[in-house]
Amino acid sequence: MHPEVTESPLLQHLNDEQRAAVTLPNAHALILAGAGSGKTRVLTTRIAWLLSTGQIGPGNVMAVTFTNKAAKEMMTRLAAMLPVNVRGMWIGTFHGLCNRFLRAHYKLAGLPQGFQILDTQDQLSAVKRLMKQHNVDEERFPAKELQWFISGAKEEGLRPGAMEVRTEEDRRKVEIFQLYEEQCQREGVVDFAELMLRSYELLRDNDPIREHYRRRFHHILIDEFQDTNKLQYAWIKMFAGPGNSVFAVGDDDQSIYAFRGARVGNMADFVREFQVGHQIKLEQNYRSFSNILDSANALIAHNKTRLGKNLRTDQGPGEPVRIYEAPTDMAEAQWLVEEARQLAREGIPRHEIAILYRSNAQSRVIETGLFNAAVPYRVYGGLRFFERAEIKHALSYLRLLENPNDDTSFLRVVNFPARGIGARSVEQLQDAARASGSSLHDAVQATTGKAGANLAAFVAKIDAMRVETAGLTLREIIEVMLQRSGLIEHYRAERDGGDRIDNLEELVNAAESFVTQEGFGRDAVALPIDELGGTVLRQSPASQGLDPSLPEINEPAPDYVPPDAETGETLSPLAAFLTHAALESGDNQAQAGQDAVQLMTVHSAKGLEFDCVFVTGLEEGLFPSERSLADYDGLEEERRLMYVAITRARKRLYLSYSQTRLLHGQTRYNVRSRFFDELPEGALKWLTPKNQSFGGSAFGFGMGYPTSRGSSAGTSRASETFASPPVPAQKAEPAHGLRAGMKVFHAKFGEGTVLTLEGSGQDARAQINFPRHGQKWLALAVAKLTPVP
DNA sequence: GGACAGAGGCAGGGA
DNA sequence: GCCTCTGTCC
Repeated sequence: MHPEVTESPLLQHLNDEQRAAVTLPNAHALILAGAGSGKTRVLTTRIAWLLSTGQIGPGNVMAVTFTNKAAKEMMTRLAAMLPVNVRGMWIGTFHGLCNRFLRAHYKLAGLPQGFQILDTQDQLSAVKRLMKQHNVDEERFPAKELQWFISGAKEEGLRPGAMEVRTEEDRRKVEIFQLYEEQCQREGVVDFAELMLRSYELLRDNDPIREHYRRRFHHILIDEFQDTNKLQYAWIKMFAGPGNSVFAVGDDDQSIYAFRGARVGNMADFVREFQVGHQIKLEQNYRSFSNILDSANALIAHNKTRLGKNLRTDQGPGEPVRIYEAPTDMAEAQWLVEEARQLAREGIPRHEIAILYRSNAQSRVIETGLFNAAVPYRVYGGLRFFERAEIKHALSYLRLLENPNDDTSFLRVVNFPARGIGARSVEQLQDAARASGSSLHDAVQATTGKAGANLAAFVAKIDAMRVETAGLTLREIIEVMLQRSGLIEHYRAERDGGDRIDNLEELVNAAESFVTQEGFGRDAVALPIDELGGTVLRQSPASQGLDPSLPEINEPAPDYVPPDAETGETLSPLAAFLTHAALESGDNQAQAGQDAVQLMTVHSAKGLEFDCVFVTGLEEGLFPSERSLADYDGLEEERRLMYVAITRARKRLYLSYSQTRLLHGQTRYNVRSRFFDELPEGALKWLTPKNQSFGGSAFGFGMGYPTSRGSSAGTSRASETFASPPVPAQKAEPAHGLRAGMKVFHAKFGEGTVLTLEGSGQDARAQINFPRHGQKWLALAVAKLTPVP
């Protein structure tokens, strides 16, 4: 390697591991990047280094992420390092890049140029509609399950014809899958999985196209490789021709999406199938103090299936990891609200305080606590902007302007706002459409009577709107649609319609910024970058060894679509905006700007970091979750999830759990999570006394906690004054006198340990672990159990 | 067509 | 306990 290369300013602030990864030779590589080890930095610097050393041009790189956020961050950082037109580069999400690819080759892919994308909601309603039409028993085949079946199959790369059919049930499911595909094709729509699968198939089956892209992308970089599914991995392989290199970055310890098809095994497969010669571990952590890091390391070491990695830091031990046991979930919430307020008083910005939980249902009690204490907070998750009902309605009208044959959209708004078209009329229309093989829109003319008149009026309204909006700007189109559709009027009449109207107006803004910021309609202009050793962005296809007959797609704006090679036809701004709305579901609700405590699930915290982190509800059955305990992989995934949670914290980490919790309307008695026993005692500080192993309060229920309100007169924080919860412990001793963690004797099963208690009175039952007979649920009114001292 | 009541179900979530 | 879906009644 040339000395001037290693002295590049790009490499100055990298450690040895990072520098080694960034400057790897042109060959396949796997980078095992631990949490907080500068993964994004390595990815972006790698691209910048390849460009600045003149090895390749911006058109020769493809970088793939899972989220829009990650893609944007990569582009922003890269733009800060080099004067390069990042928008023209192939940096994006799997689905975003597939969309771009299919728009460029829509004819070969068998799609209309303006194909629209079904989001999860649209897909579910499409499946439901199909099921109704074909009289599928919803009891036997729940629509959600079929949706899951279809997406799952596609993510395995399977079409209906390739599915294994063993039972009558299988046969029926595959049949519906087939019908669903035909329906999508007829309506010119694709779901998320279809974007991937169709791109993959085109690359697989069309040699010239595949070779074109293989010659084009010398370097393929993949972020979060541990989260790729089977189809995504196969898709990557299509691009990886001889002479190309795949640079996969991932962390097997942070694989938490197996439940939705991610195959962490892709990492090992990649190493084997690509004969990866370069594996680099990034183990230097720049985020957390060592007490936090040691806890994470100790925990994850309990997993058996790992590639092996140990994070280290140069920072000192920092503060101990604080652990708090609460008598109830309410008390837990009270405690952490108080603690968070204290942190804020000490000058920690509220947005640097995160409260994490395993499942969304847990947020309610915490929200109540924060609300009552008037602490500003922000909850992540929930409905995104483009998923809101009023926005979906508006988008449906817009889709109908673009494509009258979009039956999903037609059905969504045919009677919204209400215009006298009931279910009966719609059914008749659907029958007519099926009989004539036409879309609902086209079938309307065949209808008669009063219902027919109403339907005709609706169609006429849509068609008139299409005429009226022809030639208007995107903004004007949306404004006309909002008025003519009656949506605004409808929500104005509704009592709580104010927010919805605000959102509809926000839609106009979203469209406006889409047009201006995304630069739609303007060809992205390539910047010659002479500073980069004479690298020129735009090279003629022939000079790059590319097939000149194929569309030139070197520098598209993110949503720029190349015009049809023959007709010059291109996507309308409206169609482009609708695609954007489907691929980028937008922010979820939040009072942005307000400095607020952050509430989210552990899953959504992945990739984020905070000064102070609370991980709450650390109880057996909740975290690790009950459903994960059935299989070994499940528990390991829960442990990885816990690992992700711990490694979010920079300075201060709190872990809390509660002896009882209201879940599904029932009080559950919980044992503290087994994960506590996997943490290094030396890094911990128990704010409440540590009980005997496997949970159960050594002090008994409601004891051991001073019932006097921890006097807030003193300046000492609640947690530092030994165990003084802000509310009195609830007297919740159940009548049967059992507690989780207690040892009991059963006449048949012998001695066992109480794991979980549920219900009360006659319904009370306990889950008990008998060493000889395994775990059993026993009805306490029936089972004769005697406590063992 | 809209309001209301009762039943059933309930992880994690990006595109 | 809460939300969603469905069915019923006016």
